[in-house]
Amino acid sequence: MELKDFGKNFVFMPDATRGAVRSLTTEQLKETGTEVLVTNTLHLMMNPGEENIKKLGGIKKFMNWDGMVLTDSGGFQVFSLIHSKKWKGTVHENGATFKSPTTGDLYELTPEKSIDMQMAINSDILVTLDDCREAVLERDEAETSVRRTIDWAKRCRKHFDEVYGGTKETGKLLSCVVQGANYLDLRKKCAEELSEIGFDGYNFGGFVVTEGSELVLEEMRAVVENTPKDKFKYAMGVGKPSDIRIVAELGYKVFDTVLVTRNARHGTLYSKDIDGEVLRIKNAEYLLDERPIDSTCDCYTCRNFSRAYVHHMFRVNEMTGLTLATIHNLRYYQNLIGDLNKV
RNA sequence: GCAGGAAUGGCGGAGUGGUCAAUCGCGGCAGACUGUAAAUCUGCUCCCUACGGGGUUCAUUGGUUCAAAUCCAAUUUCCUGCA
Repeated sequence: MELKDFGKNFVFMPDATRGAVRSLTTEQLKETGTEVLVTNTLHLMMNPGEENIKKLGGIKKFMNWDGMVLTDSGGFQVFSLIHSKKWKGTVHENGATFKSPTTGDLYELTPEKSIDMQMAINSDILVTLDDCREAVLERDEAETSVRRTIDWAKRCRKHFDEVYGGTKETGKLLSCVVQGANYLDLRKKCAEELSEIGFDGYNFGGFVVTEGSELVLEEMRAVVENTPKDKFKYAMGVGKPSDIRIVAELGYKVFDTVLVTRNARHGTLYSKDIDGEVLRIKNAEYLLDERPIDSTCDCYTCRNFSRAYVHHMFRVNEMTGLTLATIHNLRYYQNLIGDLNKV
Protein backbone atom coordinates (compact mmCIF):
# COMPACT_ATOMS: atom_id res chain seq x y z
CA MET A 1 0.00 0.00 0.00
CA GLU A 2 1.15 3.51 -0.77
CA LEU A 3 0.44 6.40 1.52
CA LYS A 4 -1.83 8.11 -0.99
CA ASP A 5 -4.07 5.03 -0.89
CA PHE A 6 -4.32 4.96 2.89
CA GLY A 7 -7.93 4.62 3.93
CA LYS A 8 -9.23 3.75 0.46
CA ASN A 9 -9.53 0.14 1.54
CA PHE A 10 -10.21 -1.18 5.01
CA VAL A 11 -7.14 -1.24 7.19
CA PHE A 12 -6.48 -2.50 10.69
CA MET A 13 -3.55 -1.03 12.60
CA PRO A 14 -2.25 -2.78 15.70
CA ASP A 15 -1.09 -0.59 18.55
CA ALA A 16 2.66 -0.52 19.04
CA THR A 17 2.33 2.11 21.73
CA ARG A 18 5.96 2.29 22.80
CA GLY A 19 7.53 1.11 19.59
CA ALA A 20 6.57 -2.56 19.66
CA VAL A 21 3.44 -4.61 19.46
CA ARG A 22 3.78 -6.27 22.85
CA SER A 23 5.36 -9.71 22.74
CA LEU A 24 6.14 -9.57 19.01
CA THR A 25 9.27 -8.87 17.05
CA THR A 26 8.91 -6.63 14.02
CA GLU A 27 9.35 -9.67 11.79
CA GLN A 28 6.53 -11.53 13.53
CA LEU A 29 4.32 -8.47 13.24
CA LYS A 30 5.00 -8.25 9.52
CA GLU A 31 4.07 -11.93 9.08
CA THR A 32 0.58 -11.25 10.42
CA GLY A 33 -0.08 -9.22 7.29
CA THR A 34 0.08 -5.91 9.09
CA GLU A 35 0.89 -2.92 6.88
CA VAL A 36 0.34 -0.01 9.24
CA LEU A 37 0.93 0.31 12.95
CA VAL A 38 0.00 2.92 15.51
CA THR A 39 2.53 4.30 17.88
CA ASN A 40 2.13 6.88 20.59
CA THR A 41 3.35 10.44 20.78
CA LEU A 42 3.08 10.89 24.52
CA HIS A 43 4.74 7.63 25.46
CA LEU A 44 7.61 8.11 23.02
CA MET A 45 7.96 11.72 24.14
CA MET A 46 8.90 10.49 27.61
CA ASN A 47 10.99 7.59 26.33
CA PRO A 48 13.29 7.81 24.44
CA GLY A 49 12.29 11.47 23.98
CA GLU A 50 12.02 13.80 21.02
CA GLU A 51 15.73 14.50 20.49
CA ASN A 52 16.76 10.89 20.96
CA ILE A 53 14.21 9.41 18.61
CA LYS A 54 15.30 11.99 16.07
CA LYS A 55 18.94 10.95 16.53
CA LEU A 56 17.92 7.33 16.14
CA GLY A 57 16.38 8.10 12.79
CA GLY A 58 12.71 7.85 13.70
CA ILE A 59 10.60 4.91 14.75
CA LYS A 60 10.72 3.02 11.45
CA LYS A 61 14.48 2.81 11.36
CA PHE A 62 14.59 2.25 15.11
CA MET A 63 12.27 -0.77 15.08
CA ASN A 64 13.23 -1.89 11.57
CA TRP A 65 9.68 -1.46 10.30
CA ASP A 66 9.23 -0.99 6.58
CA GLY A 67 5.47 -0.52 6.73
CA MET A 68 3.55 2.65 7.51
CA VAL A 69 3.19 4.37 10.84
CA LEU A 70 0.33 6.40 12.26
CA THR A 71 1.06 8.35 15.41
CA ASP A 72 -1.64 8.99 17.94
CA SER A 73 -1.32 12.55 19.21
CA GLY A 74 -1.38 11.83 22.93
CA GLY A 75 -4.92 13.16 23.34
CA PHE A 76 -6.15 9.84 24.64
CA GLN A 77 -3.34 9.62 27.21
CA VAL A 78 -4.11 13.11 28.42
CA PHE A 79 -7.61 11.80 29.03
CA SER A 80 -6.80 8.39 30.50
CA LEU A 81 -3.86 9.47 32.63
CA ILE A 82 -4.24 13.13 33.46
CA HIS A 83 -7.96 13.90 33.34
CA SER A 84 -8.61 10.79 35.36
CA LYS A 85 -5.90 11.85 37.81
CA LYS A 86 -3.84 8.70 37.54
CA TRP A 87 -0.89 10.99 36.91
CA LYS A 88 -0.27 14.38 38.42
CA GLY A 89 -1.02 17.08 35.92
CA THR A 90 -3.51 19.52 34.50
CA VAL A 91 -5.30 19.97 31.22
CA HIS A 92 -5.58 23.59 30.13
CA GLU A 93 -6.25 25.75 27.08
CA ASN A 94 -2.70 25.27 25.85
CA GLY A 95 -2.61 21.47 26.19
CA ALA A 96 -1.57 19.36 29.14
CA THR A 97 1.16 19.71 31.73
CA PHE A 98 2.09 16.64 33.72
CA LYS A 99 4.78 14.86 35.66
CA SER A 100 6.21 11.49 34.76
CA PRO A 101 5.23 9.15 37.59
CA THR A 102 8.56 7.34 37.26
CA THR A 103 11.08 10.15 36.96
CA GLY A 104 9.09 13.13 38.21
CA ASP A 105 10.15 15.05 35.10
CA LEU A 106 7.74 17.74 34.00
CA TYR A 107 6.30 17.55 30.49
CA GLU A 108 4.11 19.82 28.47
CA LEU A 109 2.12 18.52 25.54
CA THR A 110 0.79 21.33 23.38
CA PRO A 111 -0.65 21.05 19.87
CA GLU A 112 2.66 22.28 18.41
CA LYS A 113 4.70 19.99 20.62
CA SER A 114 2.58 17.02 19.55
CA ILE A 115 3.27 17.76 15.89
CA ASP A 116 6.99 18.24 16.58
CA MET A 117 7.10 14.91 18.36
CA GLN A 118 5.19 13.11 15.60
CA MET A 119 7.65 14.57 13.09
CA ALA A 120 10.54 13.39 15.24
CA ILE A 121 9.02 9.91 15.24
CA ASN A 122 8.83 10.24 11.46
CA SER A 123 5.23 9.14 11.32
CA ASP A 124 3.41 8.87 7.99
CA ILE A 125 0.00 9.82 9.27
CA LEU A 126 -0.20 12.40 12.01
CA VAL A 127 -3.13 13.09 14.31
CA THR A 128 -4.01 16.45 15.82
CA LEU A 129 -4.02 16.81 19.58
CA ASP A 130 -7.58 16.59 20.90
CA ASP A 131 -9.38 16.98 24.20
CA CYS A 132 -10.62 13.44 24.71
CA ARG A 133 -13.35 12.66 27.28
CA GLU A 134 -15.79 9.96 28.39
CA ALA A 135 -18.57 8.64 26.14
CA VAL A 136 -21.25 10.45 28.11
CA LEU A 137 -20.61 13.98 29.38
CA GLU A 138 -22.27 17.03 30.88
CA ARG A 139 -23.14 19.51 28.15
CA ASP A 140 -20.70 22.21 29.26
CA GLU A 141 -17.81 19.75 29.42
CA ALA A 142 -18.61 18.45 25.96
CA GLU A 143 -18.67 22.03 24.68
CA THR A 144 -15.28 22.74 26.22
CA SER A 145 -13.88 19.54 24.72
CA VAL A 146 -15.17 20.48 21.25
CA ARG A 147 -13.94 24.07 21.46
CA ARG A 148 -10.46 22.99 22.55
CA THR A 149 -10.30 20.15 20.05
CA ILE A 150 -11.05 22.55 17.19
CA ASP A 151 -8.64 25.16 18.49
CA TRP A 152 -5.86 22.63 18.93
CA ALA A 153 -6.54 21.10 15.51
CA LYS A 154 -6.20 24.55 13.98
CA ARG A 155 -2.89 25.08 15.75
CA CYS A 156 -1.65 21.64 14.65
CA ARG A 157 -2.62 22.36 11.04
CA LYS A 158 -0.84 25.72 11.15
CA HIS A 159 2.28 24.32 12.78
CA PHE A 160 2.47 21.35 10.41
CA ASP A 161 2.05 23.62 7.38
CA GLU A 162 4.16 26.58 8.42
CA VAL A 163 7.05 24.86 10.16
CA TYR A 164 7.25 21.64 8.13
CA GLY A 165 5.66 22.65 4.84
CA GLY A 166 2.60 20.43 5.17
CA THR A 167 1.91 17.39 3.05
CA LYS A 168 3.60 18.98 0.05
CA GLU A 169 7.01 19.16 1.68
CA THR A 170 6.80 16.19 4.01
CA GLY A 171 4.71 13.70 2.04
CA LYS A 172 2.86 12.98 5.27
CA LEU A 173 -0.85 13.07 6.01
CA LEU A 174 -2.50 15.02 8.82
CA SER A 175 -5.76 13.76 10.29
CA CYS A 176 -7.94 15.37 12.92
CA VAL A 177 -10.15 14.06 15.73
CA VAL A 178 -13.84 14.80 16.05
CA GLN A 179 -15.13 15.16 19.62
CA GLY A 180 -18.59 16.02 20.98
CA ALA A 181 -19.31 13.11 23.29
CA ASN A 182 -22.96 12.03 23.22
CA TYR A 183 -24.30 15.29 21.71
CA LEU A 184 -25.12 14.84 18.05
CA ASP A 185 -25.21 18.58 17.39
CA LEU A 186 -21.75 18.98 18.91
CA ARG A 187 -20.42 16.08 16.86
CA LYS A 188 -21.85 17.77 13.77
CA LYS A 189 -20.49 21.17 14.70
CA CYS A 190 -17.03 19.75 15.47
CA ALA A 191 -17.03 17.77 12.21
CA GLU A 192 -18.05 20.80 10.15
CA GLU A 193 -15.55 23.19 11.66
CA LEU A 194 -12.72 20.70 11.28
CA SER A 195 -13.79 20.08 7.68
CA GLU A 196 -13.56 23.78 7.07
CA ILE A 197 -9.96 23.80 8.26
CA GLY A 198 -9.30 20.81 6.05
CA PHE A 199 -7.54 17.53 6.87
CA ASP A 200 -6.56 14.32 5.11
CA GLY A 201 -8.61 12.18 7.44
CA TYR A 202 -11.32 12.47 10.07
CA ASN A 203 -11.10 10.33 13.16
CA PHE A 204 -13.94 9.49 15.49
CA GLY A 205 -12.65 10.45 18.94
CA GLY A 206 -13.76 9.85 22.47
CA PHE A 207 -15.13 6.53 23.55
CA VAL A 208 -16.71 4.32 20.92
CA VAL A 209 -18.76 2.25 23.33
CA THR A 210 -20.90 3.09 26.34
CA GLU A 211 -20.47 1.45 29.72
CA GLY A 212 -22.74 -1.33 28.53
CA SER A 213 -20.37 -1.95 25.58
CA GLU A 214 -22.91 -0.55 23.09
CA LEU A 215 -21.39 1.19 20.08
CA VAL A 216 -22.28 4.87 19.85
CA LEU A 217 -23.50 4.46 16.30
CA GLU A 218 -25.49 7.69 16.00
CA GLU A 219 -22.51 9.77 17.03
CA MET A 220 -20.31 7.84 14.63
CA ARG A 221 -22.75 8.37 11.81
CA ALA A 222 -22.92 12.12 12.52
CA VAL A 223 -19.18 12.37 11.98
CA VAL A 224 -19.23 10.51 8.68
CA GLU A 225 -22.12 12.58 7.40
CA ASN A 226 -20.51 15.92 8.19
CA THR A 227 -17.00 15.39 6.91
CA PRO A 228 -15.63 15.30 3.31
CA LYS A 229 -16.58 12.14 1.44
CA ASP A 230 -13.19 11.74 -0.22
CA LYS A 231 -11.17 11.73 3.01
CA PHE A 232 -10.57 8.66 5.14
CA LYS A 233 -12.59 7.97 8.28
CA TYR A 234 -10.82 6.36 11.18
CA ALA A 235 -12.79 4.80 14.04
CA MET A 236 -10.28 5.12 16.84
CA GLY A 237 -10.42 2.20 19.25
CA VAL A 238 -12.85 0.05 17.26
CA GLY A 239 -13.03 -2.70 18.27
CA LYS A 240 -14.38 -6.20 18.66
CA PRO A 241 -14.64 -8.10 15.35
CA SER A 242 -18.42 -7.69 15.39
CA ASP A 243 -18.02 -3.96 16.09
CA ILE A 244 -15.63 -3.52 13.16
CA ARG A 245 -18.11 -5.17 10.81
CA ILE A 246 -20.88 -2.84 11.98
CA VAL A 247 -18.80 0.33 11.93
CA ALA A 248 -17.39 -0.57 8.51
CA GLU A 249 -20.89 -0.17 7.10
CA LEU A 250 -21.04 3.40 8.34
CA GLY A 251 -18.14 4.39 6.12
CA TYR A 252 -15.18 4.00 8.44
CA LYS A 253 -12.22 2.38 6.74
CA VAL A 254 -9.48 2.64 9.33
CA PHE A 255 -9.44 0.83 12.66
CA ASP A 256 -7.20 0.18 15.61
CA THR A 257 -7.83 -1.34 18.99
CA VAL A 258 -5.81 -2.63 21.89
CA LEU A 259 -8.35 -5.43 22.38
CA VAL A 260 -6.80 -7.69 19.80
CA THR A 261 -3.37 -7.76 21.42
CA ARG A 262 -4.43 -7.27 25.02
CA ASN A 263 -7.00 -10.03 24.76
CA ALA A 264 -4.33 -12.25 23.27
CA ARG A 265 -2.09 -11.65 26.28
CA HIS A 266 -5.02 -12.32 28.58
CA GLY A 267 -5.84 -15.60 26.85
CA THR A 268 -8.93 -14.49 24.93
CA LEU A 269 -8.42 -15.69 21.37
CA TYR A 270 -10.59 -15.34 18.31
CA SER A 271 -11.82 -18.39 16.45
CA LYS A 272 -14.40 -18.96 13.78
CA ASP A 273 -14.82 -22.46 15.21
CA ILE A 274 -16.45 -21.09 18.35
CA ASP A 275 -19.90 -19.57 18.83
CA GLY A 276 -19.34 -15.94 19.65
CA GLU A 277 -15.91 -16.02 17.99
CA VAL A 278 -14.12 -16.05 21.35
CA LEU A 279 -12.06 -18.87 22.82
CA ARG A 280 -10.58 -18.52 26.31
CA ILE A 281 -7.47 -20.60 25.92
CA LYS A 282 -6.71 -20.71 29.66
CA ASN A 283 -9.91 -22.63 30.35
CA ALA A 284 -9.64 -26.26 31.40
CA GLU A 285 -11.49 -27.57 28.36
CA TYR A 286 -8.42 -26.96 26.16
CA LEU A 287 -5.96 -29.03 28.20
CA LEU A 288 -6.01 -31.91 25.72
CA ASP A 289 -7.49 -30.17 22.69
CA GLU A 290 -5.16 -30.94 19.80
CA ARG A 291 -7.01 -28.86 17.22
CA PRO A 292 -5.60 -25.50 16.11
CA ILE A 293 -7.08 -22.39 17.67
CA ASP A 294 -8.99 -21.74 14.45
CA SER A 295 -9.27 -24.42 11.78
CA THR A 296 -9.64 -21.75 9.08
CA CYS A 297 -6.65 -19.67 10.16
CA ASP A 298 -3.36 -19.54 8.24
CA CYS A 299 -1.23 -17.94 10.96
CA TYR A 300 2.06 -19.32 12.25
CA THR A 301 0.43 -20.40 15.51
CA CYS A 302 -2.47 -22.26 13.92
CA ARG A 303 -0.23 -23.89 11.33
CA ASN A 304 2.13 -25.26 13.97
CA PHE A 305 0.54 -25.58 17.39
CA SER A 306 -2.52 -27.01 19.11
CA ARG A 307 -4.91 -25.34 21.51
CA ALA A 308 -3.46 -27.68 24.13
CA TYR A 309 0.04 -26.30 23.55
CA VAL A 310 -0.99 -22.66 23.76
CA HIS A 311 -3.09 -23.55 26.81
CA HIS A 312 -0.03 -25.12 28.37
CA MET A 313 2.13 -22.08 27.61
CA PHE A 314 -0.36 -19.88 29.46
CA ARG A 315 -0.73 -22.29 32.32
CA VAL A 316 2.98 -22.46 33.00
CA ASN A 317 3.40 -18.76 32.34
CA GLU A 318 5.76 -19.04 29.39
CA MET A 319 6.20 -15.83 27.38
CA THR A 320 5.93 -17.82 24.18
CA GLY A 321 2.23 -18.23 24.91
CA LEU A 322 1.73 -14.48 24.70
CA THR A 323 3.58 -14.35 21.42
CA LEU A 324 1.68 -17.24 19.85
CA ALA A 325 -1.63 -15.79 21.02
CA THR A 326 -0.81 -12.32 19.73
CA ILE A 327 0.30 -13.64 16.36
CA HIS A 328 -2.96 -15.50 16.00
CA ASN A 329 -5.27 -12.70 17.10
CA LEU A 330 -3.55 -10.19 14.82
CA ARG A 331 -3.73 -12.54 11.88
CA TYR A 332 -7.39 -13.11 12.67
CA TYR A 333 -7.99 -9.36 12.46
CA GLN A 334 -6.03 -8.97 9.25
CA ASN A 335 -8.05 -11.81 7.72
CA LEU A 336 -11.24 -10.14 8.92
CA ILE A 337 -10.14 -6.91 7.20
CA GLY A 338 -9.20 -8.90 4.11
CA ASP A 339 -12.72 -10.31 4.00
CA LEU A 340 -14.21 -6.83 4.26
CA ASN A 341 -12.07 -5.68 1.34
CA LYS A 342 -13.21 -8.61 -0.82
CA VAL A 343 -16.88 -7.64 -0.63
C1' G B 1 14.86 -44.83 75.42
C1' C B 2 14.91 -39.67 77.63
C1' A B 3 14.05 -34.25 76.85
C1' G B 4 11.94 -30.43 73.97
C1' G B 5 8.84 -28.77 69.69
C1' A B 6 4.98 -29.40 65.99
C1' A B 7 0.24 -31.38 63.78
C1' U B 8 -5.07 -25.98 60.49
C1' G B 9 -9.07 -26.39 54.32
C1' G B 10 -5.39 -29.26 47.29
C1' C B 11 -0.37 -26.94 48.94
C1' G B 12 2.36 -23.13 51.92
C1' G B 13 1.08 -20.62 56.11
C1' A B 14 -1.97 -17.04 59.84
C1' G B 15 -5.04 -17.56 64.05
C1' U B 16 -3.61 -19.48 70.45
C1' G B 17 -10.98 -19.32 74.82
C1' G B 18 -16.41 -16.08 72.06
C1' U B 19 -16.80 -11.01 66.55
C1' C B 20 -13.83 -18.32 63.10
C1' A B 21 -16.28 -21.75 57.89
C1' A B 22 -11.27 -19.84 59.86
C1' U B 23 -6.49 -13.56 57.39
C1' C B 24 -3.19 -14.16 53.33
C1' G B 25 -0.33 -16.33 49.28
C1' C B 26 -0.10 -20.34 45.69
C1' G B 27 -2.93 -23.72 42.99
C1' G B 28 -7.94 -24.51 40.80
C1' C B 29 -12.74 -22.67 38.24
C1' A B 30 -14.94 -18.74 35.61
C1' G B 31 -15.44 -13.67 33.81
C1' A B 32 -13.89 -8.70 32.13
C1' C B 33 -10.88 -5.84 28.86
C1' U B 34 -12.73 -1.19 22.69
C1' G B 35 -7.11 5.91 20.00
C1' U B 36 -2.56 0.23 26.13
C1' A B 37 0.33 2.81 33.31
C1' A B 38 -2.83 -3.89 31.45
C1' A B 39 1.76 -11.19 30.67
C1' U B 40 -3.65 -7.04 34.02
C1' C B 41 -8.05 -6.82 36.86
C1' U B 42 -12.64 -9.03 39.17
C1' G B 43 -15.54 -13.00 41.31
C1' C B 44 -15.83 -17.98 43.17
C1' U B 45 -12.94 -22.02 45.45
C1' C B 46 -15.53 -27.61 52.89
C1' C B 47 -20.85 -29.79 51.92
C1' C B 48 -26.15 -28.53 50.87
C1' U B 49 -29.15 -24.30 49.41
C1' A B 50 -35.60 -22.02 46.97
C1' C B 51 -28.85 -17.47 48.29
C1' G B 52 -32.65 -15.94 53.44
C1' G B 53 -29.73 -19.56 55.41
C1' G B 54 -28.63 -24.76 56.96
C1' G B 55 -24.88 -28.77 58.02
C1' U B 56 -20.17 -30.77 59.26
C1' U B 57 -14.62 -28.94 60.19
C1' C B 58 -8.60 -27.13 62.41
C1' A B 59 -4.30 -35.29 63.49
C1' U B 60 -7.54 -38.97 66.71
C1' U B 61 -10.32 -39.93 71.17
C1' G B 62 -12.03 -38.18 75.63
C1' G B 63 -12.45 -34.03 79.04
C1' U B 64 -12.86 -28.68 81.17
C1' U B 65 -16.22 -24.49 79.91
C1' C B 66 -22.36 -21.10 78.88
C1' A B 67 -18.67 -21.19 74.67
C1' A B 68 -12.68 -24.85 72.10
C1' A B 69 -8.77 -24.56 66.03
C1' U B 70 -7.40 -22.20 70.65
C1' C B 71 -7.16 -25.02 77.63
C1' C B 72 -6.28 -30.34 79.82
C1' A B 73 -5.26 -35.80 79.17
C1' A B 74 -4.21 -40.00 76.36
C1' U B 75 -3.06 -41.89 71.55
C1' U B 76 -0.82 -41.51 66.56
C1' U B 77 2.68 -39.18 63.29
C1' C B 78 6.70 -35.84 62.30
C1' C B 79 11.01 -32.60 63.63
C1' U B 80 15.21 -31.27 66.92
C1' G B 81 18.68 -32.29 70.88
C1' C B 82 20.79 -36.13 74.40
C1' A B 83 21.88 -41.20 74.70
